[in-house]
Amino acid sequence: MQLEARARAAISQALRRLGVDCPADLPLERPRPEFGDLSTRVAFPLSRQLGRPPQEIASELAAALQGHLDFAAVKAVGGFLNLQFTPAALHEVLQEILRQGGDYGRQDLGRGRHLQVEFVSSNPTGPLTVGHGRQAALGDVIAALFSELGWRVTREYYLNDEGKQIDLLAQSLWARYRQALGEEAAIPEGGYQGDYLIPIGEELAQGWGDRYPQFDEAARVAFRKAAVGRMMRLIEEDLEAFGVRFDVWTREGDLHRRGLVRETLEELRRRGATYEKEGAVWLRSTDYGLSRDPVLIRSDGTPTYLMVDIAYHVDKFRRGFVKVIDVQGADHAEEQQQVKLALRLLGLPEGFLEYCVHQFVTLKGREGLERMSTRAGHFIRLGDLIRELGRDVVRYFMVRRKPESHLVFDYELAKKTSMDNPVYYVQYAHTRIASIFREAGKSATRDALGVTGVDLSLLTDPNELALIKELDRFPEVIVQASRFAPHLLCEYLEGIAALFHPYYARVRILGQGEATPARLALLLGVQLVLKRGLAILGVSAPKEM
RNA sequence: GCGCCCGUAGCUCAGUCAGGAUAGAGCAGCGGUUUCCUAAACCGCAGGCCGGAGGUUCGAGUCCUCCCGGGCGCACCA
Repeated sequence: MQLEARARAAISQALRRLGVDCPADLPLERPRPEFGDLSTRVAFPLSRQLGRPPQEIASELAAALQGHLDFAAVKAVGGFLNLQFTPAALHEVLQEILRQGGDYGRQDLGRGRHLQVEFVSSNPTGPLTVGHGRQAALGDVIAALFSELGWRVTREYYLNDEGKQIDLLAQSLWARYRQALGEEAAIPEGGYQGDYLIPIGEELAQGWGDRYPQFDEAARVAFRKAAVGRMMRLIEEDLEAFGVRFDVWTREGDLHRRGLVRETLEELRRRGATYEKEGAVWLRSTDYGLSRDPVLIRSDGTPTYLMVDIAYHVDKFRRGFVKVIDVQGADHAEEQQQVKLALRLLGLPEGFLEYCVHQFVTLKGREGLERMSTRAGHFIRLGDLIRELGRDVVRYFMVRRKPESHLVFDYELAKKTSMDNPVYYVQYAHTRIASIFREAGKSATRDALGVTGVDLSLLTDPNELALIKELDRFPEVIVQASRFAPHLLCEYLEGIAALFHPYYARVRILGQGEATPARLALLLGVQLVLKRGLAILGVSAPKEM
């Protein structure tokens, strides 16, 4: 980022000499190393504007930049302008990174505005599965990225504790309870078959005895309450193990009690967005290009999930969030269209709600590969996976692919503790640096002393300079990753580690006289970025392993 | 049938939003080196009609159209 700023300043000055204003979006990219550190193709658009060939313009720019203190080489090749920075410029960049220390990477794009990330929001009908794990990791990391960018972030879980699915769950649990009492009770059709209800049924049988011989109204109420309570405890345990914390839990029941659903429906009606047919209330979605009109209010007068969801988002807006991000699975695509449309018709600002949609997870190399279904009881619990592989590995693997791609979770690779495993590859880099600093501290001398006032000009190794250039990208990577692309942060950290490990193997740090403090300063910068990056991912940065 | 997403090296994937210079990485494969401040290495080689066909452009993995293949959805479930 510092490098881009320097290049932009220099190029803009050179452009002025040619009598051209610097475009606001001056194209700058990091080309293949043999072309230099930064490259601009600004001569191509200018060629049209000035009616001259790109190469001619690029050459003139290069001439204007000759002798600039920041650049060791300025070349015009085929219309591209390639810049190579001097080591001195890079040393200044490192100096500034070290000055910023723990704040490096933090930016104020959010300006303290309120943002909400809603994720997981799994119905309390069973434990979290591997699929929820992807969502939990994604939501948590996106939240962390946005707080890094200066937003005030609320992590929220929407708890759907009403409705037919909960009734089915209650009845399924009741069946397990009767079974525990020695009866032949069947799980209801479409009910929850999973083993996880068995121990709970047994426990209830012990506590309640024969109090609920029939699944009547009293039983329904009691078993709903028991089931939701127990399921939430399971979910909370797994979230805790995964290191995910929510600031706010919103229950569907609360929205009803506050009259929000009625109110939102009225507003939609008033704006002519609804109509009645067959005793139900429908949203006029097809008028706006969607493929079907969904029901908002059933003919029995109860609101559908969609209706409640719309009301919920209106509530989010009233609560003062400037932006709301919902992390959801690809199976909710249609619902998302409908909610967005409804919010538009209600006059909420465009772009208030954004969905981070992710595809599903398949687990490769472990028992239980088949398609997961909570209802059928075929699934792998997130908690089990965390216990087997550790929180760090599971979190990292879950965000390592872009959300819209199907994720194949490679269990064999995840199990490895060698550096083949990308998580360890990154963590070991941090650990190795920590160990060097430990050693430096032991050997007394001035090696371990502070890095301010260190002569960085002794950093001349290509690997050292490459590391600095890479460290410079960190703030920009955070911005890119925040656009629902946390995998870019993983890729970046792996890149840093891939520069560091060979360097470490080849170049000795301690006991190298004047070079030692300079190298320690560089390692401090590398460690800083690794630590901050891992922290955003919610992955530990161990000092020893 | 309609809608959304995906199709890049043997495998898992970056790169597609903002079109640019010989398409990148990891794993697996092959060949070397090393055990040092260190947690379990380092270096190199090989591997690709970027699903297919058209089009736009000086230039397409990237944009447009069509087709093929895979996933998901198309409920008065959530």
